[in-house]
Amino acid sequence: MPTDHATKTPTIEPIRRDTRQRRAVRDALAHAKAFVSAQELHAALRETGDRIGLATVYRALADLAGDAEADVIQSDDGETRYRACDTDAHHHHVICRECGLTVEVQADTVERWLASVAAEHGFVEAEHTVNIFGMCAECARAR
Amino acid sequence: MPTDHATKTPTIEPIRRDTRQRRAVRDALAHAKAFVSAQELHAALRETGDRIGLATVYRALADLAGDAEADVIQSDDGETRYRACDTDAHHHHVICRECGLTVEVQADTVERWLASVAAEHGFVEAEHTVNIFGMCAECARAR
DNA sequence: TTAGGTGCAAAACCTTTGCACACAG
DNA sequence: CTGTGTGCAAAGGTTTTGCACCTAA
Repeated sequence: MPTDHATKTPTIEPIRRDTRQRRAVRDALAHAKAFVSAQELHAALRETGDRIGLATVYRALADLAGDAEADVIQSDDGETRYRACDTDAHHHHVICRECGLTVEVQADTVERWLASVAAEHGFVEAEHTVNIFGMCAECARAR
Repeated sequence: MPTDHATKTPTIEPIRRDTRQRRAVRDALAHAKAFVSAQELHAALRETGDRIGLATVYRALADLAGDAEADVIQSDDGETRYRACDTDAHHHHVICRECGLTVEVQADTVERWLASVAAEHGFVEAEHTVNIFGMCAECARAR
């Protein structure tokens, strides 16, 4: 039995309205193959002619993350970046430092190791973050 | 001069002066058992009567991190937190969500998995970050 | 002597919030 | 209708920077 993260859904799902802005953010995120920041997403939407406020983008992304519809990562330069989850299952990321290309990966072996390490040290309710950064094949070739 | 990242130690170690402030930051960090932010460290130093500027703390911590003398982590609330490395060897962390207690851990098995996953997807020059968050035995007991 | 370090305040950034108004349900 | 969502600008928080002065080497 793997560690339960949000095992029992609080049943009380927040009611979200289906607005044009919300759809735009969701779509833009779905089409991004890399982790993007709120500012970047906002700029991208504006370029396509979408009229949407920056605060709205922040709020929409925060909600998506809260609803587990998007993964979140803190970049080194202090930005919060989001990405639409490819899968609902627990997973990790391999991210290209150059272009941002991100691949989702999983491995029970590692999951078990992570859990056992936490237990060995007496830690309970353990969660974890695993991220692999490198240069993708294409960017490496372009060098 | 090859501009490679930090692959081969650049021999050209920056010359750092041994100042009172630098020592204070280094010491304070060494005595902290958890990851601390620049602001926290600054506040702590001031409380002990140390006269030191916030900007100086930021600069000192950035240098320590650059010299691989401190580990860095981005907290969820967007703060950059530092911790003196217990070991020079590559390692990961098990962090208590309550008190911040941090334990360094290593495991070749996982290292190999991380490397192979990156390779499988065609990524080169792969690095990674692994962090386990949980509640340490003591904090769990205190519940 | 002289280059790196320090302090302070200003500036730069990212993100959140208050509030009036718009609009989905 | 009602209450969530939106926009804008202001505010909040962290980190960086410009610049004159200090000081280790």
